Amino acid sequence: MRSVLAAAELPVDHPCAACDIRLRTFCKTLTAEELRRFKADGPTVTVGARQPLFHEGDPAELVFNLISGSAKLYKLLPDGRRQVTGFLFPGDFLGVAAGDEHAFTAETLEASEMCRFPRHRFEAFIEARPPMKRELYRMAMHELAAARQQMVLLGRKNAPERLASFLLLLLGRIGDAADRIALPMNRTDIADYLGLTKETVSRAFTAFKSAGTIRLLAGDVVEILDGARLETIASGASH
Amino acid sequence: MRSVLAAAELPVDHPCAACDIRLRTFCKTLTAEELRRFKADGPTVTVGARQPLFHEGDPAELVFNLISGSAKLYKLLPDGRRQVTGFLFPGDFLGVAAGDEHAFTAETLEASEMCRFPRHRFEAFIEARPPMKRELYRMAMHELAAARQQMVLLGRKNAPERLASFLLLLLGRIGDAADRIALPMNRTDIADYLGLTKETVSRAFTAFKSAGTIRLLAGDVVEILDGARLETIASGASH
DNA sequence: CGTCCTATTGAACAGATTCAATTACCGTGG
DNA sequence: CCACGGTAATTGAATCTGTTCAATAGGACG
Repeated sequence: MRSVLAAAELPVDHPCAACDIRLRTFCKTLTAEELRRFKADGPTVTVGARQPLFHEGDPAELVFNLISGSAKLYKLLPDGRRQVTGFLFPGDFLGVAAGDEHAFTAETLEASEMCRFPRHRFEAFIEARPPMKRELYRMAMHELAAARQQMVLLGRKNAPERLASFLLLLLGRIGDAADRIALPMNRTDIADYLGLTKETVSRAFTAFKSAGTIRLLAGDVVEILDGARLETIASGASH
Repeated sequence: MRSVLAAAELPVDHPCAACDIRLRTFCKTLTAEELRRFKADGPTVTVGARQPLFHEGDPAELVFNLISGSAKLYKLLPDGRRQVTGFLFPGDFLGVAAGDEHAFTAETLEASEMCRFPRHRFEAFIEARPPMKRELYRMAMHELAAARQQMVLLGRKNAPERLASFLLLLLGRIGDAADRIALPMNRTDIADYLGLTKETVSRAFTAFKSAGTIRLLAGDVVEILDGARLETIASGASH
C-alpha cells in the first residue's frame, strides 16, 4: 500500500490545486475567477485510508472532487458479494448522482484530500455555467462508454484478459514515465472490480510475472515490461 | 420471435407517435409545437429484422429514436466474443455518442420504425432547449446507473440470478398487464447480454419452468407466475 | 409434409472458485 | 537493528459452475 504521507505532500491551504493542474476533469473549463469562487464554496477535507464517504442508499447531499489519494466505488448484494464499479483518482468527481440517493458506496483506499460541496450548491453552480454543464454531460457520456467497456470485460473476458485490461487502464491513469503503477488497492479490491476472486487475481499476476510481462516491486508497485503484450492479451486477440 | 407485422400496427404517417405517448424519454419535455418541428426534422424509416443501424467504429452521424420494434447494442472482441450492452424499446434513443465514432453496433431485433436525425441537427435542437438538455443529461445518468447495475450482474451473479434479473427488467419495460413478456430476442442474444452461453440460458429457463416460476408460451412469450420468487432470486438473497 | 433454424437436453471438459496451508511483507516494539 | 506479530499475498488441491461439443426435439413456414 502506498504511503499515507502522499496526501500530505500537497499544500493544504490551496484547496483545489489539483483542479488547476489536472486537465482531465471539467474544472478545466473554468476561468481563473470562477475557479477561485468554486474553491471558496468547497472546503477541503482530509480523510484517512479506508474511510467511507457515503453508502449506497444514503441521501445524495454532497459532491466531492478528489484532490489527492484514491477511492473505490462499489455495490453489494445482500449476501455480501461485492462489485467494485470503479476506482477514482485525483481530479475525479464523485457523488454526482442521478436520483436523490447514492447508487453505490464510496470509500477511500488511502489517505485522501478532497473538496466537498453541498449538492444543491454544486448544481446551482453548474446550472449557471453552460460550458460546465456541457462538460459534465461529456463526462457522464465518457463514464457510460467506460461502463460498457467494463461490461465486455465482465461478461466475456477470461482472467488474464481482465487483469491485462485493468493494468493498462491504471497505466494510463496513474502510471509514471517508467511504466510503473503504485497500486493503491489490494487484491480483493482488484478481484471485486474484475469479477474474480483474490486468488485468481494473484495467479494471473504470477503468470504475467513468470512470462516477463510485468515485474512486481516493493510497495505494491507493478512495472509494465511488455505493454504491447498486455495490449494483445487485453484485447482478447490471443484467445 | 414476435411477428414482423407488429411494427406495421402503428400509423406510418404519424412519425413520432410514440413520443407523444411514452413518458420515459425526454420527448416528454417538448411542447406540442416543438414536437411538431422535431418530427418535421426527422423522417421516419422502417427497417427490417436483424438490420444493423450502425457499426462500432462508424462515424456517429445519425441519431435515432425508436418508435416501434426493438434493437440490441453490442460490442465485439477480435475473436468474435460478443457482449450485448443493452436492448432498446419504443421511445429509446440511440446513437447519442460521446465521441465522433459509435462505441458499439446497433441492430434491430425485429422490423422496427424509427425517427432518424442528422446528429448536428439533433444537437443544435437540444442545445437550443435547456429543459431537453437537462433531460438528456438525466437520461445519461440513468443509463450509467443501469450500466453499473449490470456490472454487478456480470461480475457477481450466477446464472439463475442473471436470468431472473433480466426477466424482471423486461417485465418492467415490455411486460403486459398479465405479466407476460413477448421476447423479441433469441437465446443467444440473451446469453450475450448476461455473459453466459445460450445453453446455460436455456437450462435456466427450464429450471424456472420446472419450479413453476415462469411459463413458456407459444411465440416466445414468457409468463411470470411468481414475480416475488424472481425478485428474491434476482437480488441474490437466495444464494 | 419436409426443411431449416432455434431451442433443449446430455455428457465430458475447463476455468475459476473454494478451502486450506504457506510465504511474504510491513509496522511495531524490544 | 532485529525479532515478533498480524495482515495480505501466494500457492496448492479439490470442487463446482458454466462451457463446449454433440445429439435430439420443437416450431415456423413454404
